[in-house]
Amino acid sequence: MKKAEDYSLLIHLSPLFKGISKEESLQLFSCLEVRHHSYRKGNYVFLAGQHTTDIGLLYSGQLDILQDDVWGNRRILERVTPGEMFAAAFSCADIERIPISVRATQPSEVLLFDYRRVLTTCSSACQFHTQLILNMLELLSRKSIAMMEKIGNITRHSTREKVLSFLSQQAQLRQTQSFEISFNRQELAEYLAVDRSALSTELGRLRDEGVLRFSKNHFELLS
Amino acid sequence: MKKAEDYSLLIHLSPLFKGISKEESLQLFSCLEVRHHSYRKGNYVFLAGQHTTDIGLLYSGQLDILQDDVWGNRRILERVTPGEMFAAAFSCADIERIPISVRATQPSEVLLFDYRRVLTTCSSACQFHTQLILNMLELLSRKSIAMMEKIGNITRHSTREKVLSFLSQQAQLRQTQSFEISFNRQELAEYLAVDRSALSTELGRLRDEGVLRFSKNHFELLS
DNA sequence: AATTGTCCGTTGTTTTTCCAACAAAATGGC
DNA sequence: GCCATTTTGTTGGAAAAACAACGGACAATT
Repeated sequence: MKKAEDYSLLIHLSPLFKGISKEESLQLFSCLEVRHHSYRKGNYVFLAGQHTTDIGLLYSGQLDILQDDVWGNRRILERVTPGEMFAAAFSCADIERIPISVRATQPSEVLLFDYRRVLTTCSSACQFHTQLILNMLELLSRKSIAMMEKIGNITRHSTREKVLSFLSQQAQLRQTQSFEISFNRQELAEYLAVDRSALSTELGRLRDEGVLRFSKNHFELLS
Repeated sequence: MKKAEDYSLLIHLSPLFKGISKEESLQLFSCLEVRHHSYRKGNYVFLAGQHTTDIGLLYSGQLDILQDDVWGNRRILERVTPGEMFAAAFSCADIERIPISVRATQPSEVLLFDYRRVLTTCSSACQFHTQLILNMLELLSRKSIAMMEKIGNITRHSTREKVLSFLSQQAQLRQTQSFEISFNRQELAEYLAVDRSALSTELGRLRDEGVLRFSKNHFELLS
């Protein structure tokens, strides 16, 4: 088990600790009773069906949020990178059994703490508690908005509409018509819930029509 | 402008005030500086592009959360019914311009209050502030989870998979194989992003195969 | 009883997507 | 450089969905 002092990197990295100084966070760590866990590649942080009141914070490595349907198909809902919070929504919603699993895709170090410790102001009345709650609300809200935008992208009938919706959203997000996306073709196809080859075909068609230019992960929208 | 006393119905109705007594909520209302607004059918509570730090609470009537894309197509993201909170994610995420509009589909009465007043514990140090924050977190989280499940339903390739995914999710939610859904066919088709007639056809096919029974909004899954 | 409007199912045609297989291009060691 | 692997583009046939149009059932209204 590491000491709180060792997590100074995380404190700078994670938006969860925005506005909280290194000194304050030391107190915060003990106040929240943060626990440290290590996972090997393939091991599970949480299993679907279990109960938890914990919020997770990834220190190093990589995690996948997995959703299993009734027929046993598995889907990657989200990929967690260091500094990111995860599983907060399930704990805060106070549900009995979580509908997702969290698995380490790389050797990972994870911090866990009870969400009730976040919400109950501690006896020492640390001021940064309020800041932490504010940060948590902000992160949860941002995830919510991102999902909303994803729904906006995939709730379309044709591949063409989906890909154009996604690309114009990216352009608006980055305030430029020329940008890189973080997906490769296969991942983009999965994100938009279309066939990869159909996506390639449609991209080629849009290029031929002069709607856009692209090479690899770089895209450029032409008015 | 109504007085706080008049909102006792809302206080019972809305999960936002869970665990807060009528007496406490009177104090809370003034503490939050709650404002009351009325909207005619078709009028807007919020317009896409504007900035706000307000959280809304629908007292009576009905609101639609609308999303416009670059081509001017409009889509209903969500339908708000009395007692429900809305627009919280946008305020909490502290974004400059909200990506959605909120429109009254019926004559509606709405309460608005600044989210910063929720998060900053007031000078009178009312205890129910903590409860309110907890409730808000819970509601936001539940919406997040609902969206996650919607994404699970529509990120499928075939109409059959979409409708089965949706129905088995409903069954699991209500803990019974026999239940009513809140959508009519057209709305369900929009929710699943498929053609209405294709949906009807697929439902008929599933009925013929003995997978399920249905009439109007009542569905029954057969093992 | 007639009318209007809404919701739902059905059918046939057109269009699009999926699928499988392959080729070209890029990538990453060694 | 060279080979193995991954990623991307392309194509043709099979399958599925969208689309449009119609008719029946039902409820509310006159």
